[in-house]
Amino acid sequence: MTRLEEVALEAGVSKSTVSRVVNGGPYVSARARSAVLAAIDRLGYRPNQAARSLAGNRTDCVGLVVGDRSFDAGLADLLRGVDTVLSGLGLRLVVSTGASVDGVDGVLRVGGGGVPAGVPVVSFGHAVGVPYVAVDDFSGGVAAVRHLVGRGRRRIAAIAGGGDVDRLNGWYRGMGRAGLSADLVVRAEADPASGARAMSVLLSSEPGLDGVFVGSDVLAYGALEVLRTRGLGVPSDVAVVGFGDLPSSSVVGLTAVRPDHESLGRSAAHLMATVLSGSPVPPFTLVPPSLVLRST
Amino acid sequence: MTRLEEVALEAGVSKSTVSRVVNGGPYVSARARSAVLAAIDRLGYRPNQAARSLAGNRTDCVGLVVGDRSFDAGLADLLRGVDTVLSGLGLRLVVSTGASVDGVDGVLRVGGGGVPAGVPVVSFGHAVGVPYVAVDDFSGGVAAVRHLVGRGRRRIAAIAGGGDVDRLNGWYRGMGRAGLSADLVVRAEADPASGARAMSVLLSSEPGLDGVFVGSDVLAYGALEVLRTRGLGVPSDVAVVGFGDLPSSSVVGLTAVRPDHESLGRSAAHLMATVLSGSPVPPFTLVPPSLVLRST
DNA sequence: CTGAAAGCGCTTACAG
DNA sequence: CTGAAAGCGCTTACAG
Repeated sequence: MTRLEEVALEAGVSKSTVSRVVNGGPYVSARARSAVLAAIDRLGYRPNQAARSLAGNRTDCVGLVVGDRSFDAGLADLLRGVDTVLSGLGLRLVVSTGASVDGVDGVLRVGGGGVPAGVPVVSFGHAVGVPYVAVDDFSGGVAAVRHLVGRGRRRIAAIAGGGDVDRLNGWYRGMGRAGLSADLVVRAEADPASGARAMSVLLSSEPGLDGVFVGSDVLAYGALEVLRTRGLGVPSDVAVVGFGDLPSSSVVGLTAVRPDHESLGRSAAHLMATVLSGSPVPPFTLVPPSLVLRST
Repeated sequence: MTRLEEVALEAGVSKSTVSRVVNGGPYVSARARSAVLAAIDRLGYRPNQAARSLAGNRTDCVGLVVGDRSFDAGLADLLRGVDTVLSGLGLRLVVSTGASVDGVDGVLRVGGGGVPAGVPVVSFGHAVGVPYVAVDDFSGGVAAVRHLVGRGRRRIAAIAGGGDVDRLNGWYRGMGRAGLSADLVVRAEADPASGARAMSVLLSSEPGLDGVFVGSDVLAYGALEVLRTRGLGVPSDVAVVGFGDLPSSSVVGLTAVRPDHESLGRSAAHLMATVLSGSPVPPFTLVPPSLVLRST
């Protein structure tokens, strides 16, 4: 464990100077800087994080509080995104699945959960009062329509659950842009059975249907079931695009709009870094999802 | 931010004494202890972690290095398990998705990846040279057979991929215990198509088959497909049990042996705590999986 | 641009 | 069982 003092000795400068170059501070001559850098390299010096925190009155730690299970499926990727940018900034990621974390400079909140007063917060998913990052549902809906239209579909319907308003709005926009009539819309609950019912309704009202955008993957499972039962080819007769891309969707072969969790993580970390630097931050950042082409 | 010194003043004792009670040290009179505890409570004192680390030459942080994607699907639960026991011990969880972490007292390694020299390591999944926690594949295989036998099955086959040896051995044991002949075994690769081929082979060699234990969920998907295609009822004609319990399995309705990731996390954290305390540790801990009953 | 010095909030021998 | 004192390895005004 080499200490800063030994680096100073080796470089022939004072501890203050070493500290300045380590922290990228100003007011260091090129000569001093290179001597220090060389010494650090020679000695394999790594600053003691605890001493640094104590003296500097900051922790260089960012907490991630996993308040609920809303991001469980993508948590690994989310962590990768967060850690990638945080570690690049010299910050460490402390995760807690409890109510909170203390001893951190800021907290990233996944889902609900309280946070310590006094530290900045950035949320994953829509939140009020704090900056947040979320999936750009609207552009996902637009992208889904663009895809279907690109496949030659014209009579495109939408099935949307209660929480899928932005996705549905994206669908409307996409339909409008393509000059198609956006009259085939059915609302649904959040389970496959409800998706199946919606699909049946659509099929009876418009037998000429050739494409469907479904607001969530689970609804899409039900819709697919109905299509197959009725002997309709997917995607030959009716092309289907889901939204969410559950792991199960790859087994089912569902083409879907997929939230990019790693990107969400990166965005949140960047937002946090901006907050910590004292710069003004946008109230939210929307991350465009990608489209995963599979067999439907 | 109340400091230890203020607690000492409030309690009418020295800093040393406060430190002793905070750290649960010996040699403190009951009188002093309660005075200190009361003062801490009154002042809302929380020890400064950085100062503590610096003075005590320990970090009270355990790192979790996510080296590869092998536990991605269960990572959220794994984190919950780890954090639950760690936070109960006053330890913080620092996660890194890079090659390593430094400035921690020990590291939990998920999959491959290097670790800093000099700190104790505990691995998730079989590892050599370091203590590890892993799913008890063998007992999972036994449990699968027990389940099938309990459902009245007698001609029970096994489909196993290359890495499923312990699971397969569990199956042998289970069959032996039930007094059934363990002659229906087909080896497979790691994709649904291979599972389908294996199922076809089994069906032609033993039309009286009434149960199958499949070493992994993906293989089971292929097997189910074949069963359905041939018009065999599942589970009426042939009951199927998978292993792994991918999220997709709940959609498919697959009955399966499921690794308990939260439990794995808890076990790993306990192992680490034991290592850190300097006590001798077992070379590994096997965590029994559970059986998720669904529709196959 | 540089260095001496104080201080961050704890823990830990040591002496009592 | 208790307290005074030194020290952990940095950062940060301050004076130059």
